[in-house]
Amino acid sequence: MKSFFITTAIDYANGSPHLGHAYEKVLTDVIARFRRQMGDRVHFLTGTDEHGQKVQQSARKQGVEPQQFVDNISEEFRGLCKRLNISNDDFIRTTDERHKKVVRRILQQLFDKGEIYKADYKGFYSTRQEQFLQEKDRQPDGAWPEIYGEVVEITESNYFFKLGKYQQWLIDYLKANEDFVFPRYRQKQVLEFLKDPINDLCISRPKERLSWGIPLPFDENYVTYVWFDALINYYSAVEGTDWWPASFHVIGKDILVPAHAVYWPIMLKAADIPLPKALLAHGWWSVSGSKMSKSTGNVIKPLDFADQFGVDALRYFLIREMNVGQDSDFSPDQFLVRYTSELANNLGNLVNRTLNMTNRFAGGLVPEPAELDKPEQDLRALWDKTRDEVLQLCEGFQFHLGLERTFTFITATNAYIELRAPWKLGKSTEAKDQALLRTSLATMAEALRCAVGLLTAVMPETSQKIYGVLGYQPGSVWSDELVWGNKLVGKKVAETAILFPRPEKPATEKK
RNA sequence: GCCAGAGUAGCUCAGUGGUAGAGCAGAGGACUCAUAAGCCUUUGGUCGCCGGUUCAAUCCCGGCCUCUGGCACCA
Repeated sequence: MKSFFITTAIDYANGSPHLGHAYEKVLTDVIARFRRQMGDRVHFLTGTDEHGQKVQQSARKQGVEPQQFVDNISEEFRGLCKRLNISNDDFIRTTDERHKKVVRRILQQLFDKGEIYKADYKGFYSTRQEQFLQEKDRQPDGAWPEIYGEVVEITESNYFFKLGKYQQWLIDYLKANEDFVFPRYRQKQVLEFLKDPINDLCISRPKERLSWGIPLPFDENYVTYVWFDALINYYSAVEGTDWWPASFHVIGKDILVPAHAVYWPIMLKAADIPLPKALLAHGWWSVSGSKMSKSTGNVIKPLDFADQFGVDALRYFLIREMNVGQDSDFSPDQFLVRYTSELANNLGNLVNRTLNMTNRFAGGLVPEPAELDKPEQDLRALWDKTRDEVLQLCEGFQFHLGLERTFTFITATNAYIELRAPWKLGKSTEAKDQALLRTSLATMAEALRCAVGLLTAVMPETSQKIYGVLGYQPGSVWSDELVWGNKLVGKKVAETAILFPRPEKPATEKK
């Protein structure tokens, strides 16, 4: 059995979850569910990144201890996962003892090997913002912006990790492993970045400046800063198991270069730990055409949509709309279009009319089909083709196309029903028509049951509901569910089911 | 500036060296099992601009314009 270990980036515990967080979780979840369905042994990790200056500052602002502060935020992110039906097997927090232990051990190991050294860093420091400033932070006239307050040039000793030493090795590695980063053009960007010499990485902060972090094992006057803390979560969570190396780190495109594609491989290489097999960098969501940002206030709260339309409608939209790797736009109007025309009208209505006809013309029991005629054979052939294509597309993370094909099949099922018009057959007493009626009812139910199998990873709750109203309990082997058969014959279906109710008012009018 | 991607129907996008396609929206129709849903038909495009190669280019080449993204830390 193939092992598949997949991770999301861990979220920084300094603010509430927004659409981007939700997307990354859902995308990774769909991949994880798909792999499980394909028979892989899957481990799915997510979590929160809880140290650092911003957390320390936010906690102080609220007048609480950092630990209490991150406890709250971390809880919020775990709530998001639960609400979105994320099937993660583990949730790591960088404040977990299991994590801190591994971070300190790796740091010590690299220090002993001479991969970490101490040096002076000289730069302009803002006491108000408690950070070093870059030349790019200056205004055109050379002055420092107001927000930084007093800026002084200071010298500070810190520890550095020898990144530069491994630059050529990484370039060679990426050239030899063209599929390290998905999509491919992103890997080119990494190589592009590596054309210029890279500096060694400052990995510490003096404790008096930043206390909320993991102390360096070889110098307790410092804590480790950002990357050695955050990135190692992927490894620390599974150390001692057989899950490492990870199959995929799913991340946002913003943290690909340099963090995940440069720092992380080099850190692992230096520590003699195998590299993850691949990185998957996804795009960003804009909102109604403009960049989502806290300052403009157009942050989408994903759970509002989940609350109003159901979790699966949100999951469906995120996966249907985004071509993995590229950017997409989220607008309430577009959401409503997909919700109404695809989920409610196309799928939801198919479910409901199938139940209604089965009740009206067959006493609520799915009948046995007679011999399959051309329309039935055509639909079944389309099913085989659809299934094969969709599986292929999902293997390549083309979930949006997979859903499109699946819905093409659903539309074809609706068209099949029109062709047979069971409501007309139901009025006839001739044996031939009655046989055709039974066949058409059985066919539409079976088509629906098959289609649901391809929707499960994206809409787990809806899939369960549809199976439920068909009186059906799927078996444990997913691929069997994708085979056209007579699995529903004799099943007692529900009276009615409104899976995706039409919204009363447009979402845009909702306050 | 450099690198990458993109400019095709009102909108979102697919596409091939040989008279342009889908979904949604719009229009018309037949039907009635159904969430005023579904089905059928249909309006609609100088395929960014200018040259070139070719019997023939939206698709190949050159140039230009525009947009988006990346270029050291917001998923």
